Amino acid sequence: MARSSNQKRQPARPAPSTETARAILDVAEQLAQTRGYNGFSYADIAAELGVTKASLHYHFASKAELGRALIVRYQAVFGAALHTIDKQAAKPLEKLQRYVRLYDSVMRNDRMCLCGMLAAEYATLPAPMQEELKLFFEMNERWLTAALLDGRRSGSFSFKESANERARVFLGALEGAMLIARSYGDPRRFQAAAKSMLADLDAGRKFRKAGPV
Amino acid sequence: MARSSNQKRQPARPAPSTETARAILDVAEQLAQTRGYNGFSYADIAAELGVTKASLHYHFASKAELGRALIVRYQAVFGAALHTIDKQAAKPLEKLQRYVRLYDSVMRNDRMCLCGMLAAEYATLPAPMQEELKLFFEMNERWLTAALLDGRRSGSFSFKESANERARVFLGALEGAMLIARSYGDPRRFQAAAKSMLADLDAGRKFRKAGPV
DNA sequence: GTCTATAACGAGATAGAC
DNA sequence: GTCTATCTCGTTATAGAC
Repeated sequence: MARSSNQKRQPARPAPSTETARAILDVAEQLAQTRGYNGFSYADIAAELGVTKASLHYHFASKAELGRALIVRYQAVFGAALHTIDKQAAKPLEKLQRYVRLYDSVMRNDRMCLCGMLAAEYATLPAPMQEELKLFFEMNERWLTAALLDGRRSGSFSFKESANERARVFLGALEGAMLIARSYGDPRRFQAAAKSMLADLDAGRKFRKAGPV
Repeated sequence: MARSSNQKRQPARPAPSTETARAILDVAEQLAQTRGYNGFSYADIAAELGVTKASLHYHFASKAELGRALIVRYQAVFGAALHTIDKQAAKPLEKLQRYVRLYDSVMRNDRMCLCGMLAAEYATLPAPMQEELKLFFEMNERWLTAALLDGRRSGSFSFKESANERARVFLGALEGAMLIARSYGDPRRFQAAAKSMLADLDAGRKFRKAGPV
């Protein structure tokens, strides 16, 4: 949508990112997030888009390539969202709340985090997908670590482990909560878990055990 | 091993649980825990056991049936372990520590919790497996809820949500930590996360912020 | 209870016409 | 860029001999 404004002519080469490629990725992403990488096929995508399997191979020669593109795009979108949070949110608590909301909106679409899903299938994934997957988690860890450090420095968060360890716990807890909530088709399970994880960070929690009495 | 002591004769019927069936389940379980339900086939099991695919079908007519048997047995074994903990451990903290150790031993075998794995594939599972899966989580939730209530009553645990909500957070955090730790082939990631979750329950944490100074 | 053989289907992938 | 047609392989599952 952005990017195709100035050079309408000369598509020249198949190129990485056409309109059709985007549509394919959209469908594949939805399938991967609900059924897993091993749970969908080119036939599923083709049926949804009303094209043939062969034409999908024009855009993504192999399923491994498609899978890799899926993670790369997902990480880019997620990374942009984190950047937006950094620009718009000042307070660490607000940052984490908005971070949680990213996951929550995924859940509300009856999906699982793409990378949480793929993590389960890790052993069966092509090597390039495995590598991209780890990069996604590392990006999340880095961002969370920074937000947690910020919060502890400013006195709003309290935790005993290193910020990096806490970031891992936090990320894992969100992924696990999504995983299980999805089995019950109940996003509120995720929301409640996220709320608890945020509350555990609250540095002021010990001073207002039952509210201002 | 236990159970076959008194009636060596009259196998009579294919019966549910023969020695071979157990061997099949063992292999299938390992595969399901590492590759997922959609990530292994009868051919994999047959190759590992040195038999043919056809003979597997004698014991488990369909893969759905095998999958269901997998969860049923897993839950039975897990449930027995929880019962053992209840008998041997008095203190709530010790109970949870031993609960964590159950998961940790799974991780050390380079596996993921069977049911956490299947939860990711939930949408693609046959209905009977979906039902058994939920029963597994509910058993865990009930047991954790009881242990958490016990710990809060006796003053060793402190948390603000309901015990049931805390149980869900705890279970989800362990599953999520396993999920991600496995992508890094690093059980220590799980151990650190579990340690953090346990520490967050510690009612005495606010009184010894940096140890006895 | 295990085997051989095979059915029936779906997967990922390619060749080549349009 | 999309199509038809086809290939090859792996999948679950069954029939029937031993």
